[in-house]
Amino acid sequence: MILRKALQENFPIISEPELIEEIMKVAYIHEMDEDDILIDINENIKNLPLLVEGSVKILREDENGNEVFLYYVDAGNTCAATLTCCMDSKRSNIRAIVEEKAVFLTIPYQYMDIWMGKYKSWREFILTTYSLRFEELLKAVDQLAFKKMDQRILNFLNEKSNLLNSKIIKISHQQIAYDLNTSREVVSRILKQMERENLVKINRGQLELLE
DNA sequence: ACATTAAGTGATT
DNA sequence: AATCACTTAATGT
Repeated sequence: MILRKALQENFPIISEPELIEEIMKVAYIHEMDEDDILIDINENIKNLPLLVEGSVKILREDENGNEVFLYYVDAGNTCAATLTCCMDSKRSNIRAIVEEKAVFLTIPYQYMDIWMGKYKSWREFILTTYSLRFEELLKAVDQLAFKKMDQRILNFLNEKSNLLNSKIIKISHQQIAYDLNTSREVVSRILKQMERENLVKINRGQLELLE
């Protein structure tokens, strides 16, 4: 089936045939469009999503509704923050917004625990995901704590460019400001400066990264 | 042509 | 680096 193929191609680490059979039995396939909210803050997590296509933006929010971008999750991955919640069916502490039209498998949370004991490759998958996402998180912390806004913007654009496989990024200054939790004017000024340094080309609602 | 939305800018804190 | 107030430019209807 298509489902089985998607799983094997994107999650080769999950290798045990019996485990794959079990996943086939209990997983559902879902599809979401750009800007759809896959997981919201405080949402009760009852399923673990495994991304097989597209990408998702993970962000954190403070009590005033200020958002900060944390990292992207793309095909073949899942979000560690969600994993944590799934393990004992807690509420989500992050928000996940679809960046590029996403297709994913969802696995009911009850199986997380059972499979941990039963399948070696599942255990490996979970542990690898944890360490991978932890690294991502550290990178995000470094950015927030130690980098100036111009570097944060440049970094943000580079990550996005990598993810989309394109030097052209369709985004408004305002949206960047939301993601980095700063003001639109600051973004505009920094981008203008970057344009003078020939790092980017600015067009309305769109940026092009230059070499 | 007009309204709407994105981007640029100077002044102030 | 943030906020305000205002201008200018691009785009949609």
